[in-house]
Amino acid sequence: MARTLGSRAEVTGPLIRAVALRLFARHGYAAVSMRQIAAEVGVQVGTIYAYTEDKQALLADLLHTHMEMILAAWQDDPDAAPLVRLDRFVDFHIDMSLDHPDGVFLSYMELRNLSPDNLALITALRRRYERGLQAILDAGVVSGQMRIEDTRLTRMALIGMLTSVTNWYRDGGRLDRGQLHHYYRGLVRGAVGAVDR
Amino acid sequence: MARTLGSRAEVTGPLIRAVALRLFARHGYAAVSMRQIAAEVGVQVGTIYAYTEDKQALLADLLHTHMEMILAAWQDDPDAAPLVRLDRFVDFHIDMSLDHPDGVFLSYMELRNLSPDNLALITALRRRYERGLQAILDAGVVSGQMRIEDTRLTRMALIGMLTSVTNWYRDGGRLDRGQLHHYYRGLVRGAVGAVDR
DNA sequence: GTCTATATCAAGATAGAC
DNA sequence: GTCTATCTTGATATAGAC
Repeated sequence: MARTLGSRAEVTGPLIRAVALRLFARHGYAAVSMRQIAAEVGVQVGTIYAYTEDKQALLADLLHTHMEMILAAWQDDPDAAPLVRLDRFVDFHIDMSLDHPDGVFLSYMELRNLSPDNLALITALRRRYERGLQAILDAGVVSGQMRIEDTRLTRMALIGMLTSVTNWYRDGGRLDRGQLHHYYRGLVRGAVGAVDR
Repeated sequence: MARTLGSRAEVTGPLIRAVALRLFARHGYAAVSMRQIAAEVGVQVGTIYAYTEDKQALLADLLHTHMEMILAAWQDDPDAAPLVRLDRFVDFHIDMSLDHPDGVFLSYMELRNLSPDNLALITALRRRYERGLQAILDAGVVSGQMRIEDTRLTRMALIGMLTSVTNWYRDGGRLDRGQLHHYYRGLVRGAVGAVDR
C-alpha cells in the first residue's frame, strides 16, 4: 500500500487531492491524518508537503475547485420561460449533488475549518450559485408563473430540499435518475405555486 | 477557567454533557479534545472519566438523549384532518430544529463516529420519528387532501427542506417564528399538492 | 519527486493520592 | 468527586539524503 512509485508529479498531485476529498468527506477533516492520505496515495508523509502548504490549504483547495466546477457547469437561459429554467435547475442541482457527493458534503460540513480568508472566498462563490436560483424565482413571480411570498426564503428552502437528496438516493435503487427528476420537479413546482400545470 | 469547584456531582455531570454537545457541534467530534471539554467545565481531564466510559460513549449518550427528547415531545393527533396534522408537524420540526440546533447538527453529522451498535440504535429512533411524518402523508393521500406520487420520497424531501432552516434562520432577524411557520406551511402544502387552500 | 528520520506537541486514557 | 502525574500513541511539519 505504501510502496514507492518513483517520480510522477503529474499523477501524484491529482491523486492526493482525490484521496483527500474522499477521506475528508467520509471521516471528517479533523479525523483524517496526513499519514492516512499518504498511505492511500502510496507515498510517504513528507511527499504530501511538496504539493500543499499544509492540511488547511489542501481543504481550501478542494472546496475552491468544487465551487468553480459547479459555477462553470451551470448554464442558465434567461430567455426561457421561468418554469422551464426552474426544471433545469432542479435537474442540474440533483445531478451535481449526486455526481459529486463528497464535494457537496465538504461544502456544507467543513466550512468551519477554513481560515477567515478562505471562508469568505468560498462563501462568495456559493452565494453566486444560489443567486442563480433566486433570479429564476424572481422572474417567475414577475411573469406570473409562480406564486411566491418570499423568494429569498423559498430559495433557501429549495436548496435544502434538493441537496438533501444525497442523504438517501443511491443509483441502482428503486428509482432511476429520470424518475427522481420527475418527482422533484413536481415537488418544487408545487412549492413555488406553479401556475401552468 | 480550570479552577476546582469541589465535589458537586449533580452539577458536573449535566455540565459535561452540555459543554460536550456545544463543542462537538461547533468544531466536530474529532476536533474536540477531552481536555478542552474539561477546561470549559472547570475540572481536570481525569474527572471526565468518572462520568463517561470514554469519548465515544459521551457522543452516543448525547445523540440518544436528543432523539428521545424529540420523540417524547412530538404528539400527533391521528383523528385530526391530515392537512392540520401536517401544519403541526411543520411547526414542530422547525421549532425543534431551531431550539436544539446542536443536537440536530450532531444527529446529521456525527453518526459516522458511532460504533455499529450505537448507530443502529440512533438510526432506529430517527426512523420512528420520520415515520410519523409519512403516516400523515399517507393519510392525506387516502383522504384526498394531498396529491402525492411517492410518499417515501416526499417524506425525505420535506425533512430535508425543514431541517435546512437551521442553516440560515436566526431569531431576532428579518422574520419572526410566526412568519417562518406561515411561509414553510405554504411551501409544504404546495409540495404535497394540498387541495383545500 | 520522494524517502527516511526526527523535532515537537497534544491526544485518549489510567493510577493513585487527597 | 476531583486532582496530579504519567503512560502510550499518533498527530503536523521539517530537514536533508538520494
